[in-house]
Order: sequence, then structure tokens, then C-alpha cells
Amino acid sequence: MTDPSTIVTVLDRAGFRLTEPRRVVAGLIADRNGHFTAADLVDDARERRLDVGRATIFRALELFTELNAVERVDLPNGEHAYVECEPVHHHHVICSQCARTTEVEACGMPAVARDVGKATGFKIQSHRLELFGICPDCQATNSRRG
Amino acid sequence: MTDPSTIVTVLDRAGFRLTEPRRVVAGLIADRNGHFTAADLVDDARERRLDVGRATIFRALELFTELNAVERVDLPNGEHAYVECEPVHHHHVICSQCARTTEVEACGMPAVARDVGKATGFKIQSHRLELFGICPDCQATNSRRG
DNA sequence: TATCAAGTGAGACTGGGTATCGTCAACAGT
DNA sequence: ACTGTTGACGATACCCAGTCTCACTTGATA
Repeated sequence: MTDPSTIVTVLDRAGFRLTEPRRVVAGLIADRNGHFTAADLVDDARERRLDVGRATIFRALELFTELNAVERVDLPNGEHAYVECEPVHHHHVICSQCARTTEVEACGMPAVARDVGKATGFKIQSHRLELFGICPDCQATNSRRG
Repeated sequence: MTDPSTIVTVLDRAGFRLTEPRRVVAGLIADRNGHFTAADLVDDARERRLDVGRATIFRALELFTELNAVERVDLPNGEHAYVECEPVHHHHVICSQCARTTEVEACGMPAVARDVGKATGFKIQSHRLELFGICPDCQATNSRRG
């Protein structure tokens, strides 16, 4: 998932125009590995002297989210971030040290949702699960540092 | 959980001052059953002619959150809301029709977190689970309406 | 290459949340 | 009860994320 063409392909297939700004935003996203905020992309664009308006970045993110090419996650601090991801139901594991994210299926979840529905009488329609922790690399770094 | 004294007690025990504005905010929270936003409380206060500053409401919410008397949840639409709750780990089931919330233990979650940790190599530290659906009352109302 | 709707950018605007700072009042000590 | 300390308050200015508007541009199609 570090190839901007993935998003571009999705765009094309959904019948949206392949404009230069959208390619740029897709590129910026592809160049980021972990999660990122809209502001991150705005900064990236400015640093690289890529002329993309702020509004356009927000619009692109909105569109990509709709197409399931990226997903919104809410960080523990309340910030809204995005992660590039596969367009199937899944969850994110987020490293609280380096911001790297990984997708998981968490296949135990349907059972949990079913139990909760039974216990509360709610008809569960959707859920959101985000896991926070330390990724393997950071664990290694930490233990090396003592 | 419709008694403002719960929050007040928590405040007192933690060594914070029991000021009038804090009582008022606690009261406003107690009078709401489902989730609410900071803006909701600001409106409530104004409607009832209770003189509490906007900043104070935000500060009170922040404090109550720290003391685990209320919890922040992120609605699917990205809004930040709060729910009054017990100060133990749990999750929220939120009715997407009437905003009513219920707490659940979701005791299957530790197993899911463990599995995810094993699968990804992450050392899972915390997780956030929110479930959205239709509460029993709304289900009944809906079927009655046809 | 001409057309025209889809898309863009600048910038105004909105709304949630925070920082500042002078004032006030809850609590502890007398 | 009285008073001093200091945490808390309220008004207001401010900041930042995100949205809206509107005149202009550009990509897909013929």
C-alpha cells in the first residue's frame, strides 16, 4: 500500500476524474506509512511546493474515505486521523510511539457484537474498534535502549 | 446514574473544590440520559438561565473525564460526545436513532485484544470499542409504525 | 479542439476547544 | 465566625479544523 496508483485506480473505477490535485494527495498519502491528519498533508504539500489548496485536500480525503481507500480513525487524544487501507471491514492497531498502523481482521469481534446485542437488546448495526499499543520495532528499540 | 451527587462525590474524594458551577454542570449531565456534546450543555445552561461560562463547562468536562466520571466517545459522524459512566473499563452501545447509551462489559474483548497482539506482534496497551445500533425502545417503535 | 460539468483555489466563515487574566469564592487555619 | 491563600471562574480573544461560496480551470468526451 505505498503505491498512489491504488487510490487512483479506485477513483477511476468509481467514475471520478483523475485530476492532478487528486494524484498529488494520493501521492502524499502513499508516502506516509502510519496515520496522518489532514493538517499533515497540508504541511507536506506546502513543504514540497505542491500547489494544492487546503479545501481540495479535505475534499480529496472525504472522497477517498467514501471510496474506502482511506479510513478515519479517532486517536485517543481526540484527534481525527486517517489511514490508507483496504476496502474491506477491518480494524486498526496503532502504535502510540511511532504512529505506525496495521490492519487486522479481529475475527473474534462478530461474536462479541452478538453477545453485546443479546445482553442489551440492541440491534447492533456497526462497531468501531481501535487498538493502541507498541509495535514490534518500537519494542525492540526500547529494550535495546534499556 | 441520574444523580448529580455521584459526580460531586467523585470530585470531593479526589480533593477538588465543590464549586457551584461544577454542581450545575454535574446536574446538567445527570439530566441527560444519552450522550451529549459540550455544546449541548452550553445550550442547556443558557436555556435554564444558569450562569455558567462556556470555558467553565469545557473545564468541568475535562476534569470529569480525567476522574472517569464521564467518558468521551466519538460518534460515527466524527462528533465528540460525552457519556456519564461508571469509573471502570467498559464500552458503550449507542442508539443511532435516539442517542441513548448503555454500558457493557464486552467480556470477550480481552481475548480479541490478545489475539490481535499475537497476530501483529504489537504489545496492546488499550483499545476503544464503540457499538452502534438500535435500542429496544426504538425497535419497538419502528415495528409499531410498520 | 470545442464543450461543459466536475473539480479547483482563495478566502471568508463556522464552531469546537484553549489561553489569558483580572476577579471571586471554597476551604483551612485561626 | 473571620480571614488569607489559591484554585476556580467568566469574559473574551484567540486558534485551528473543517466547510462554504463562487469565479475560474481542467479533464473526459464528442
